[in-house]
Amino acid sequence: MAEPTSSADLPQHRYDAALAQEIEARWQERWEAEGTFHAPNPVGDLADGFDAVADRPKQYVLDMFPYPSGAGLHVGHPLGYIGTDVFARYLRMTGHNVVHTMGYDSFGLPAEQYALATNTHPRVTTERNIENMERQLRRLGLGYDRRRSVSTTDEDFYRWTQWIFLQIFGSWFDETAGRARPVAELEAELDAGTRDPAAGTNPSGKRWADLDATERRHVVNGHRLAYLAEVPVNWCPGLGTVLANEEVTADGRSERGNFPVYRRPMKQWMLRITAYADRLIDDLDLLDWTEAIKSQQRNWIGRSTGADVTFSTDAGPLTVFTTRPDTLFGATYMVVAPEHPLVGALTTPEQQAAVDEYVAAAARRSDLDRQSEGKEKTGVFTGSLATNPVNGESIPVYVADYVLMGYGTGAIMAVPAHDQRDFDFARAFDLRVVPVIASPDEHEPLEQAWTGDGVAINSANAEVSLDGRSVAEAKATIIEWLEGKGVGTGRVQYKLRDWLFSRQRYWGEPFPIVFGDDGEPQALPTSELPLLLPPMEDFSPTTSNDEDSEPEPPLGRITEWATVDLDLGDGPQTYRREVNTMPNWAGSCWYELRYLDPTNHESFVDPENERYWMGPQFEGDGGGVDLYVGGVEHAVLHLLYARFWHKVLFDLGHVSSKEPFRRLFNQGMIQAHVYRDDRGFPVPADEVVEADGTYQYDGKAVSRELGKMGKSLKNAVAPDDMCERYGADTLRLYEMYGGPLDQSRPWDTTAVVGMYRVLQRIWRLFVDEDEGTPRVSDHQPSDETLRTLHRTIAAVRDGMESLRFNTSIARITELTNHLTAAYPDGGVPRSVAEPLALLLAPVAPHIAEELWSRLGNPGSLAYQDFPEAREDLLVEASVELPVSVNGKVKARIIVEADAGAAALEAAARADDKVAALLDGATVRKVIAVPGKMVNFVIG
RNA sequence: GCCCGGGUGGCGGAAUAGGCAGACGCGGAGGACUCAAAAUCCUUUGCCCUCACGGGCGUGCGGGUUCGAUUCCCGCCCCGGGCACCA
Repeated sequence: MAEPTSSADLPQHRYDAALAQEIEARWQERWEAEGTFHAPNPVGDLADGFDAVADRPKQYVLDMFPYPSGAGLHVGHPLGYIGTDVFARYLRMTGHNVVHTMGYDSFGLPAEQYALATNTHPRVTTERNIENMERQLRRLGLGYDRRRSVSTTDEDFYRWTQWIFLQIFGSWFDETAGRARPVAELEAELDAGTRDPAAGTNPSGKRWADLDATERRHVVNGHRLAYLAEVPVNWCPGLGTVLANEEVTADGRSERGNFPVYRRPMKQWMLRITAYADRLIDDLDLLDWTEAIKSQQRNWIGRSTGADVTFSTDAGPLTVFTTRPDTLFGATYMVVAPEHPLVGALTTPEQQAAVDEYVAAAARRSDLDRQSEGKEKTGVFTGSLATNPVNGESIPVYVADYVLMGYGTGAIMAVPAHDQRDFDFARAFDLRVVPVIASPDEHEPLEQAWTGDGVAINSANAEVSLDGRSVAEAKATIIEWLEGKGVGTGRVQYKLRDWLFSRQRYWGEPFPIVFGDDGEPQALPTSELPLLLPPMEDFSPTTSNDEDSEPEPPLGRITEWATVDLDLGDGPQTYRREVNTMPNWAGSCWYELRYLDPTNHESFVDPENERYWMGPQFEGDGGGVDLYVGGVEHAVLHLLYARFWHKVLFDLGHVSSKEPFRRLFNQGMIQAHVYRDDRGFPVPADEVVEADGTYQYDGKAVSRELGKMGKSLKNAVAPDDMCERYGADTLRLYEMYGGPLDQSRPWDTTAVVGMYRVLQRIWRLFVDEDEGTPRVSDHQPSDETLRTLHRTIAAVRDGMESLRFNTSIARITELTNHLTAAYPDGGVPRSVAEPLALLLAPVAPHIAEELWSRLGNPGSLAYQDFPEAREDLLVEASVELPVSVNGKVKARIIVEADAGAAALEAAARADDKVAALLDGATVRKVIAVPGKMVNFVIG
């Protein structure tokens, strides 16, 4: 493909790459100088000019902010950014007060790893990377309110991240109220004796009034939404840090870096996200998100409703969780996980050796191994029997690794007739299978478990009978009976675990927490915020490939920082600082709130500004950002965490919105061809040539597949290059033209020229290429041109509203082609040219501004009214309609647009071709739909 | 295995309260301009048969409903993504 050139024999005023770049740079400077995209707040530092827009509807349009990568942007990155910019520009032109900006998620592993790789301090690399990305984004003409831009590593930003953490630390979840409340209220209720410590928070078991100060602190700490706990965590020696469940892949490796992850008990900071499990599921109903993302969140939270049932054994009561209490009469054996605390007590002397060996073998194998060995059922009989509470039957208790300690109670009742896993195990160990749900499967013995619906059978004792009842009825009946007997209780179980929130890395927010002599964590006073991340020369984490290594937070190496003298109300003391840091998700949990009030020094956001931009808009609305665009990869990470933090802030009265992101839109990916040589290594994509349907690099054939775009695959295309070859407007147009925003599309550099030509044609309608003089006229447009214009306006608006910018661009192109043909010698009426420039403005803002100004309009068009279609021009006087015979189109007729059925039929019969076909045939039926078609059924 | 998406020309994609399939762009072919090329512009381009006129076939596959199905219903196939021994 040849480069566009601007050699001397070309028209002096053609819209070429050089001219495009000149126009773009000029308008970008002007937008910035004039503060074109500044959106006023109701109150505070950014309130200037609010009165003028106070009566407009507001819109908050947001992108998932990037982490400042050192690699720079490729053309895939800005797809979503361009999309939101187009939409935001359209909203401004349709009378909205629009807030739209961009920031940087600059703490965390990726930034730190880049710094380590380049042997530079992350502060330096982060700032350098941000600068480069800003430059690249600025060149695309994205209309941001730059006053609002924040980076999560700004001291003034993470000061408030720490403040919000203290809010979380300072609250507990009141189960009765179903919401978080300040810990001070908990203490007051404990003091007043109106509340007892929650289960598991008071190890001494003494009355609150009898506890000493340290014991009380321990009890209260056990209630907090942020708490320290010794629990099995994901230890990743390769990264030198622990990770959240959400950061570990299904095959037990770190999402970042692909290092092995080991389950190990460690004392770490946890956030009590499980308290919000129900609300995180139920409030999905408030959100305009795709079903795909909602179901991923539901799946991750994993709510299942069932019952705890207690079986008696010689080793004591054994409690199981089941979602099918209706099948209790079919329980023929039990299984406990190898890690279950009762394993030892249940094991009889004869079975001791076999059980020990099995448990030891299970312990040696990681979760990964257990899974990779497929679903072959293994296990060992403990020698003990348990008594089924519903029928008194004695059933054997096994140890087997298909039961996981981490879910439910780590023990199950096995109903092989109605659970496939239990069925498989029963087959392997020759255990009884007792059907208790009628199934259509008549095989005897059963071939597989029946897990479908049906009525209960064989399910009665002296006091209760489930027989004949449906699954749902039987569940309710048996739970009631179990509860009455005190051997079971209805319960809801979740897969979601609390969020492991501490990391043993340097580049993150320090915890505003200190420890006194009693070892209990205490909050740093908010007056001490921000607690700055101390500078370090050697900030590298302690990594290893030893599973048994210990986490060593880098901040612990700065002894002068790790202790501090404070007076927290008990007189001056020396305290030990928390030396872990927060995970990279912390900043992104609330950045959308800071954009709204970035310079506020009194609070993280003024409530009035939050209410205006994010508050509920109608009855039953949960509020939130009006449009949030980002990749689907954050379905259960950022999007779940941010919802959780937002709900805590809502409960504490800091925000008026229940949800942070009302509407979520997942943009697709830009894919690119990857070319590989015969060894499978990628070769530079831009040096591959196509010949006779095969692809060659350096004279040798290479394979081609569609994949991600990136440096490692040698197929990255930089937006800077496209701006130089065609200009930013062409790039924007091309990216938006590839298809609906939520769809992935392959990048094709050769196709970019199509949009370049469209812009050149539009330019030529306005400007004489040779002289640079205006070509528009003051003539009246023809009726046809006027109708074409208004049909275009209606269609462009439609595409904008539905985020299908590709259709808007297609219709603008159609209008352009029409005008080129209708006015071959120039003279497009100004009354058509002006709306055309405005229609173009959201997608190609620079050239649109330039044309608008060349039409003699002063100032930017950013707030001009978007053209409106005149209804009367959308209906045609006459229309061409198809006439079909037996469903096959045979002719076309032109009739009045409002012609009735009878007139249609008459016109169709009058057509020569139709008449010939109908001649001599029996017309059985005539369907004439006004405005649509006519069909003759003959035969 | 379960849950979400999605299958339309050589390519990206338009069009569905059921009514002219393939808008618009790329690519291909032909032409204008040029000494020549590039750039730009114009014409043409779903597939098959035919010199042509014209005809046949076409929205993953097989059925169904209907005057009429890319669109609605039933049953499959394929591709992409997520979850997965979660009791």
